Amino acid sequence: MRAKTKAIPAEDAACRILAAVRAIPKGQVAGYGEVARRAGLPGRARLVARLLGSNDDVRLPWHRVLRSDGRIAFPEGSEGYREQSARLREEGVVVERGRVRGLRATASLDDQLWGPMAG
DNA sequence: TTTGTGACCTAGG
DNA sequence: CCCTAGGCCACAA
Repeated sequence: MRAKTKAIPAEDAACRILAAVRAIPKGQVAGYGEVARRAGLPGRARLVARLLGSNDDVRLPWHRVLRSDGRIAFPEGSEGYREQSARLREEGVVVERGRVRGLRATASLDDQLWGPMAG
């Protein structure tokens, strides 16, 4: 067996991830890694990102998925960035400086010092 | 085959 | 806030 042990077939993984994304309630958000965990695929945030990128389902609420620190994953000013911000605001989510508040509480001492004011 | 890339993450400094 | 290090992995060169 030269192949590595792939616990979960790609097809199932994709299915679970999409389900996890669809399960995010309107007006709420989740990080890529968090979605992966909910899908039973811890550590596979990149797969989530890749799936959203290649997704073609218009009903999929991809805009509710952010980076773990609450920031939008697209480069600032890009089309995806604006699109996602707009969609989130339409659901009542507060997006400011490309980031959603309240996703991750400041953890490290360093982060507390460099909090919202210092930026 | 190896290397580089990317809508990423966590733990640290 | 800025960085580095290591993990993750499908995909294209």
